[in-house]
Amino acid sequence: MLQQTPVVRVLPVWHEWLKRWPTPAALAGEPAGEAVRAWGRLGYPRRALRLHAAAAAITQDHSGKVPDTYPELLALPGVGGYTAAAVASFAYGRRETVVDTNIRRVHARLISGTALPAPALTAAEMRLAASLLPADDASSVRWNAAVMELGALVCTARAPKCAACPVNDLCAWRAAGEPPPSYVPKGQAWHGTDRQVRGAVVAVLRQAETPVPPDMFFHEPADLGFAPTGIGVPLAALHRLNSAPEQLERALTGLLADGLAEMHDGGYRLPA
DNA sequence: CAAACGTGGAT
DNA sequence: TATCCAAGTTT
Repeated sequence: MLQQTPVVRVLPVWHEWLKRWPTPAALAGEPAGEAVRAWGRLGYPRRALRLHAAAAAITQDHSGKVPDTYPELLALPGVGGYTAAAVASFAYGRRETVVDTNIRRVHARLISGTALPAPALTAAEMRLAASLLPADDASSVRWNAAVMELGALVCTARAPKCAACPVNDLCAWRAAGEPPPSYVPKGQAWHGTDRQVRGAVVAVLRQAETPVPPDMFFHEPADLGFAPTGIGVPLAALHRLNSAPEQLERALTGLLADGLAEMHDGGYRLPA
């Protein structure tokens, strides 16, 4: 849930999930579509699908217990290098090199003297992080948490609180006079994109109690006699985007291909 | 390896 | 109002 998503937005959903599904087996025992529904508006709903798949793998291959080693974690759906290291470190106290966006930024400034880390995680960054990690298990866990928190709370992306930084006298970026970034991060376009349409379609499927016929995506909800309540709300939002039919088509086929939707009785629904 | 993949609070 | 960007992963 925390992948690319602020922790304050995750917390309420996370609590609901743990109340409803206290164990991996409990989650795996329900359809994947329920996971997507309970995901709500956290974004990147494929993560819900993968979390459900990970729960199934943990149930089947690990006796229902989340594995405690990096390679086993890495093998789970939706778990990449960062998440595998974070779980092994923070949940199990293992010595693993955790590198998230916060840690990358701290290292870029404090050690490398640049305003921003590289656009994508590099091997050099991993080597640097590994070289900084304390040797014993307990210290390594504390180090991972400390550097991550420093980045999240003090050495922030937008307006770093250098005056409040406990290591500002060691900062290479500060010593260099806080040089500006060497590149401009390219922001992701949103309005009018396939992603926006896809998100609106998933919002419809999340609300729907029965399979949604293609017509409902391709025609005005008002023309189909839908009141502006229930599924009419996300449906109206989708149509307000005024997307081209082929764009809608791409979204629907993409969702089918990704397993976020399936066809049933001639309509689209979340995987049941 | 670049590109795709959501969402909403903050600035 | 527009842009930024957040505990990344997969193809």
